[in-house]
Amino acid sequence: VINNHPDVSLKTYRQVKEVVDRLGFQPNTAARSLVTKRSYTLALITSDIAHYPQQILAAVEYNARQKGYKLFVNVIDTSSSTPSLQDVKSLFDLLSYQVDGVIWAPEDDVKSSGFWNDKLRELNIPVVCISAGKVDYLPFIAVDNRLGGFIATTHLIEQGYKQVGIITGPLDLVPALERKSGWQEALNKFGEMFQQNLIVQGDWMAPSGEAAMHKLLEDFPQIDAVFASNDQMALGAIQAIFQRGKRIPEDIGIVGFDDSPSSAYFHPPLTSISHHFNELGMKAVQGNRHKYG
Amino acid sequence: VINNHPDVSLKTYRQVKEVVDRLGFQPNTAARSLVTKRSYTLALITSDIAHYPQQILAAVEYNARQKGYKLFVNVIDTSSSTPSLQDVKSLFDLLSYQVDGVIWAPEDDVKSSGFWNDKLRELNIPVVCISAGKVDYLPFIAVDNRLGGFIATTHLIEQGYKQVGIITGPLDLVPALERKSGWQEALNKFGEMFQQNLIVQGDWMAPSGEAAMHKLLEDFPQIDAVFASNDQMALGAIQAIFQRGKRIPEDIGIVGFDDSPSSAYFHPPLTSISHHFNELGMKAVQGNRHKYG
DNA sequence: CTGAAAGCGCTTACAG
DNA sequence: CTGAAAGCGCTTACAG
Repeated sequence: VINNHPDVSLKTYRQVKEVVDRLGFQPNTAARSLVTKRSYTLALITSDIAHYPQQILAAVEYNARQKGYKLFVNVIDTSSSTPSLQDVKSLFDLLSYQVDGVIWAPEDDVKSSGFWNDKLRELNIPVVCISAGKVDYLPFIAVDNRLGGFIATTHLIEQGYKQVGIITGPLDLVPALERKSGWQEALNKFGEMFQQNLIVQGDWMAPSGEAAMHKLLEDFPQIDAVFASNDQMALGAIQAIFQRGKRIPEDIGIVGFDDSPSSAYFHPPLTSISHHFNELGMKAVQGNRHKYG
Repeated sequence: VINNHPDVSLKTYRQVKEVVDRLGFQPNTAARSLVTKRSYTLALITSDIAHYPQQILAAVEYNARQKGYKLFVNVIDTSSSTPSLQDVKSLFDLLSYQVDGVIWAPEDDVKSSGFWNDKLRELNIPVVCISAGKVDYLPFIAVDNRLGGFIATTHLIEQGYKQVGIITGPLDLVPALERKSGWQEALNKFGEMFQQNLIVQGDWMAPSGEAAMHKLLEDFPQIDAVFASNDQMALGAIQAIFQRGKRIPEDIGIVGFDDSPSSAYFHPPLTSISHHFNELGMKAVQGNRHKYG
């Protein structure tokens, strides 16, 4: 075979060829894992891949790969309170692959989380849960929403803003509450003069962010900054600010929160607090018991 | 064991328990696939999970699961023209799991695509490529960007807009070109009176969409609608439209294109053309030879 | 129709 | 240190 890829350096090509040749006798992992009792695979189980933060997925995949693990990705529906038979089958089916560990990454609105937590706990393989808060009886890695809210708010305060409001998520959800706590904590820490009542609740969606911002500006004309608890609501808030003829960041400062990598493309570019996803993925793969339930 | 999950119906609980019990003797897929020569796994290989359209990932996972396959997800770096040894190893390592099929989903800006296409072609397992256009010597499923552009533009024309411009992506990329072709096709089909030169190029990012929209509005004051070739640029364009005191959709109509599920949350809600992701995922899993290279 | 045996491709403990 | 043998947990073809 000749190197017919001019874009590939000869050195790399030779190395690659050597690997391929060496693996020409195609090892069979099934046979290997049959005797070693290890599969060198990890399973990422999540509840909705289309909405689950991509960065977490990417970080888990990256770290698994770095450690030499292959990654299964499997979705199970947790939105209904009754787990489906199909999902249970799907899970056990996956486990029959002798996966070496499970990374359990449910969304927050999980109704049947108790069921799945228990099921996963009964397995005799390592399980790590990536969550927004404390998880009972299961090792978990918590995305630190409180710290995020604290950092976001601190960022605004340090830029000199004096009246920092918040647009929260639905306050029956842990991440929304935690982000709000972080906001409050920052206000307390940096000055007692900050008003603590500049709060409007949203529902994570952009339109609610817009409505919330309008309300904040009406109820508290003195407001000069806002921490939007996620980027979508920040987007809506930006619209509201524009609609009222105010400028960013001269008149109103705004900080968003995580989730989408696209936030960097917002205009005006949105300062957004991001989680330490890579660290999170690394811990999940290592199965480190970061915090206990 | 008692059903201590009040949220789970007794019937479901019993069914689940039966499955668990039946699987109590824990089948071992490694042993099975050793003799059957099948692993009942599929591998999704992509170039950057954090930027790769989530819906495609979700659709592939969903359809794989429906067909009883487990899904490996593996990222390889294709952005550099020289494939890394690590990536080649990673790929062959994965194949040693005897995967039953590979779904090869590179991003458009792949520099070493030729290398990887060839490598994958040499394998004696089914490979399907999900791509933006034609792929040589490999079965592929093409996202129909041209049709998308056609539909988007038609949508605007049918709403009565008379001067439909376009903000394109980088025109050296196939998807950008195809979307533009679709736009042109629609203009031709629906009326010769449409101006064909209302074109400004962007770079997929929001700021370029904003700049492009400003330029369109300056160069062609008669413009009353625009097809933004992706949602990020549409976002930027919306900003520009607002900044000039124009209203959407009264003064200017706008349609975006695909990619993010978040586009529905834009404000004003962005009409956005989406791909038929589920169909795409299904075809990829079926290994259907939708089109040939 | 039932059940014991052979064998998939590896790893590992053990004999030489 | 080297090499043949045993065995991982299944499926399948074959003997009874």
